[in-house]
Amino acid sequence: MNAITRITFLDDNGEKFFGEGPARLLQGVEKYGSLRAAATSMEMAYSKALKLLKQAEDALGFSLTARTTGGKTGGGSTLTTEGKQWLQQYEAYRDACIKANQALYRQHFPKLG
Amino acid sequence: MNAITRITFLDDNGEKFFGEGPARLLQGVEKYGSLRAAATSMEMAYSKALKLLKQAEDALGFSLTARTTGGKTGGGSTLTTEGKQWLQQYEAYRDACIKANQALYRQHFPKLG
DNA sequence: TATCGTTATACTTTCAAAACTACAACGCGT
DNA sequence: ACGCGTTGTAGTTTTGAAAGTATAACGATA
Repeated sequence: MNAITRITFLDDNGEKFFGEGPARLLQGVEKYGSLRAAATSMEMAYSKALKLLKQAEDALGFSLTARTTGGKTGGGSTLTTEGKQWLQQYEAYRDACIKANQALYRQHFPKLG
Repeated sequence: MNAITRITFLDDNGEKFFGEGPARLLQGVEKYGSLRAAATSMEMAYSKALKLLKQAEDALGFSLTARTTGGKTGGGSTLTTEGKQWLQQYEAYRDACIKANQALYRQHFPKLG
């Protein structure tokens, strides 16, 4: 038995707009240079991926990705500078929470793992 | 904007078996002395409530509730001693995590709320 | 023994999120 | 001008979790 922590960001209306799914998506964009490839790699529908991204960008008020169409490669997507910063901030905060909560777990459930 | 923390307990097969839903259910049983009333009060189908409870009890290896049928009141459900203890442990751990993560939030996102 | 409201079981229905599909627009290179 | 593979949009279909339904068993009480 063990316990896991999930971090979710809410906008001012209490709507979820960022969490592990969008974060993985951004990591994929960084890796593949393509939103479609990022979505496919995590078995997410492209239409959902785009929706998530738009919601997140809408809530944050700035662009996480720069998406272009056309060109010899057909186009692609990259993280903006702000997108990279946001992703790093999220990962750092998430990791800090997970680490803190694991320590608390050992305190509250000493006899278990 | 703000961030929330959700704590979920997993069994040895990685299956979720306890979180905020089951916890509220136990609180309801404590309050109403009835699983059905507890489920209804949180707009959860009784069939789901019973399923959640069984899964949790199965994963933990002990009974959280004592459920009886018959009698003048038709029966009812109460928390076992172990059930009360588990609920208290869960709540204490959850609250500690939330508090710690809020502190971390202020550190990682100082310019926001 | 009849009543009551619960627990318990098994099944059907509902619903919303997610996947899927189809197609237009884009723009660089050939 | 045409092909390519992407982004973007709009719609349909799938799917699985949750709700809902029906019914049996229970047992103290009147």
